[in-house]
Amino acid sequence: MTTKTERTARAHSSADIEPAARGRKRDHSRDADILDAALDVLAEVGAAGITMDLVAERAGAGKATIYRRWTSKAELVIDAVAHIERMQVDIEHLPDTGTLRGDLLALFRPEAMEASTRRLKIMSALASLLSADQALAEAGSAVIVKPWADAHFALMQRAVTRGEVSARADITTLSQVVPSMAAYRTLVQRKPFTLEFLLSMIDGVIMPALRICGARQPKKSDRSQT
Amino acid sequence: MTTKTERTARAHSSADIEPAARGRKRDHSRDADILDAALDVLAEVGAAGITMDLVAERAGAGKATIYRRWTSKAELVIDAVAHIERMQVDIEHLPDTGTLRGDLLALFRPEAMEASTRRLKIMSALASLLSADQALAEAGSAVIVKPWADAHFALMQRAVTRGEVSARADITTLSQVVPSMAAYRTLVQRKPFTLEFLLSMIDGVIMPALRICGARQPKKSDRSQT
Amino acid sequence: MTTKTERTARAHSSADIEPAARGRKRDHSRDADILDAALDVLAEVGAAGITMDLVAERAGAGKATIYRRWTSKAELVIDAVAHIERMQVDIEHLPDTGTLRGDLLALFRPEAMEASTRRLKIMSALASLLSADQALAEAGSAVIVKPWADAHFALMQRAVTRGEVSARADITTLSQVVPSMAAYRTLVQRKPFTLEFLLSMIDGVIMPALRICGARQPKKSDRSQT
Amino acid sequence: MTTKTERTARAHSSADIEPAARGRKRDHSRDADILDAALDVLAEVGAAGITMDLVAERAGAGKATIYRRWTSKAELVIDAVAHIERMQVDIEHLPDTGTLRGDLLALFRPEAMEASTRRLKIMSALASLLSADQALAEAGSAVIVKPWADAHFALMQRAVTRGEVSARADITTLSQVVPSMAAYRTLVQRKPFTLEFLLSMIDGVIMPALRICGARQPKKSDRSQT
DNA sequence: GCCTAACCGAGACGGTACGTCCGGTCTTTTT
DNA sequence: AAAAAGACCGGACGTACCGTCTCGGTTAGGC
Repeated sequence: MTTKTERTARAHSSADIEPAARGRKRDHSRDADILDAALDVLAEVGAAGITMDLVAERAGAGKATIYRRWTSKAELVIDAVAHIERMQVDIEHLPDTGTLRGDLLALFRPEAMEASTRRLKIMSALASLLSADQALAEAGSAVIVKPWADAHFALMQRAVTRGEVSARADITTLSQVVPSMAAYRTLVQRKPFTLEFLLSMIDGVIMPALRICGARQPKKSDRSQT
Repeated sequence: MTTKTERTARAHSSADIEPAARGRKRDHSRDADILDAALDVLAEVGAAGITMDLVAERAGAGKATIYRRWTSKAELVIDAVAHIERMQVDIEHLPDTGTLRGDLLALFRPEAMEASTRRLKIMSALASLLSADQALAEAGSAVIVKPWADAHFALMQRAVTRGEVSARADITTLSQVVPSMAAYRTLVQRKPFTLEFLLSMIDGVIMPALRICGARQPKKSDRSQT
Repeated sequence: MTTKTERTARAHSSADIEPAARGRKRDHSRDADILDAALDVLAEVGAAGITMDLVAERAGAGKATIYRRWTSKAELVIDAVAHIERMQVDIEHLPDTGTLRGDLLALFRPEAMEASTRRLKIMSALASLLSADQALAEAGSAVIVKPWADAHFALMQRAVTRGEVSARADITTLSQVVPSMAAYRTLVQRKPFTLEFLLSMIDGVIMPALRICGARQPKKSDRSQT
Repeated sequence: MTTKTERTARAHSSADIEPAARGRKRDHSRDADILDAALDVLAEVGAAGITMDLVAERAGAGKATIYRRWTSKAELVIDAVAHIERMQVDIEHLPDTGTLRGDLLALFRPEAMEASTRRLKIMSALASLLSADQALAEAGSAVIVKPWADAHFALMQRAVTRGEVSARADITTLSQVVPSMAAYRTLVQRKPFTLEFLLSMIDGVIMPALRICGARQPKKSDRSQT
């Protein structure tokens, strides 16, 4: 997800020469201000209550300035969520605990993932806006799920390389299971994403499917939440 | 999800006696007309475009008539979607092909599930409304996912009973994987739910996790039934 | 100036039969509330400051309700002004002092005409809105000038009848002089309409033009204001 | 009405010395371009539609350049109208036909006054802007009415001098009648200022009020000069 | 068979957010 | 330093839609 002008620029062939760009430059430092304001508002009034006027007021911006950069409220909110999502999975510095199970659990950072009201409210706002059109839906869910699925894939790939997992395992599909289920739980069901849920997914689905026998057997306590 | 009066009635203690219901009786044959109209409108204008006025006009009903039966647009849409969902999984007559894999595939009915624009539009409308409040989110996703997850659980239970699957498998968790992933794919990502997707889930995730070695890679013959 | 539906109704031939008017009836008692609110707002914030939101809030009405009755802010304001103008000249009960000069002066009611801030603000608002389109301009100025010019014409006609004024006088033109000049002074120049101004018009223009020799000669004091 | 700097300069005491004006000199040839552009736009989109952006674009100027010369849209429009009005009455070269009636008619130049759409649109724009504040209203109507009233006064004075008109006539008031009525007709009523209107004013009001018995009823020959 | 309460379709109502437009200011690059 | 271009803030515009209420009319019971 990107701003309007970035997308326009990309539509030009690389040989295009920008026509000297007269007039006052768009102040791209306002982008971050506006996105931050959007997240603040989202966290305060929730998905249903967010308003362009509120965002504009909070950002100290005019509505026209916002609409110059994003074509609709939906685009703005998706970009805003992408803005915080970016910080969550760092594909460059994946954990390395020696076992896949340890790696997958290490990816889970309770301080970021656990149900803070702010986070839940922000995420659930997405679902209500993604249905606006097909393109938004794809952009939005890519932003949410893709980086995490990539991380899972990388960890599984490494496990295959070191022989922990059979090369015949369908890690392409398996790497999407936890991120998708987590997104569904958070966006649609609006339940918190907890360690218990993660453990039941890893030990009940992922590890068995990869035929890694080190997986603990699920205990009652792990399943106490439906 | 039920109509307003049913829910209201249930809230009363069982000793409550309805006060003899004077006046004209509510015509419950209009319920179905209104739900059908809602689905039509959803399919035509999409989730973002649906309007109570449009539904009322399409149903040839007044808005008051609709609000007498459902308290909000969200409730109406959830009920409308439940209205078609109900036809999809028949918990009373589950397939019995002899193998779990066969059973799970038999549950998939291409004519109902495969990507029709109408179906996609209808489903994606849900996501946009569920975020309105917590109660709706639970009600809505229960309607979508629960019956299907129950069916999966029943089939897996049977496979355990007949010894096809280890009793140690976490079928509670596993029975939710396909329904949830399918819902996420349809509601949020707005991609069609296809046989390919189902096969990659069953053969890449479910069957391996259940340690059933009979899982095959998808072949042409699997798709001949489409 | 009339409401939207009245005008529409009038466009029908008299043989038209209204199609039974289904649905809730428009509550025409709200018309007066809204017009009063408009006048209040006009008097408080002035012509430049009037806002549909302010009027709606003051009237306790929704904006849609206002726009259902008047197509634009201009129409509303003109109607509002007409609403008070109507009270100013009562064509049925014209004064009868015995002389035309006395009658013309008697038409002037200081308590209504003299420059109250409220009145000036309200009147000057008209000018700023009349330029919106030709039809409004005619409607607006008709509302302001017509009733007054009609009264002048009737008084002059009576003076002709009783022989006070020559039948050859162009009373059609003369009857428009004072109302038009007064409107110009009030609307465009935004000066108060005073007794001094009226006297200089009657004694410097109207009475001489009618060749009535009873007119006082203008004195310096009458002309002290330019 | 004058430009900002002229007005500013005049506010200084006459001993003020301009501070040597460093840098590029303001190009005053742009003034006329901008005023012409304003008139063009007025004529094309009407009073309600005029926009500073439109004027700037039409003039090939930046908005800042305009605001450097006029403090507001109202001032610009008034100046623009004055720009054409200036050409209409030349107080230095008043007509001299030998009779007051002839002089007054000679002041009327059909090619400038008669109803062109352009002229009407331009004039009516004034009314919408004059109500902005008291100072503008005076400035605006002075520009429109003053020069014309002065010319009438001069012609009437001459008629008094040559004995055509009684010295007792209130020529101060009478000299304002036609200009004011014409302005009202053009600005507020938006009707064309025609020869017929002028003749009815002169022969129905002015000449009778001046007790000049030579006033004729309009004949064909009066219009042959059109 | 008549009364009356609750239903029905239609649509006006109060309120709120939308996305657009414009006035007047400020910034960037060019002349 | 002034010019053209155009982004910026603030705020009003007129539209659309939600959920409620009112209208005239219809459809059941209960009398």
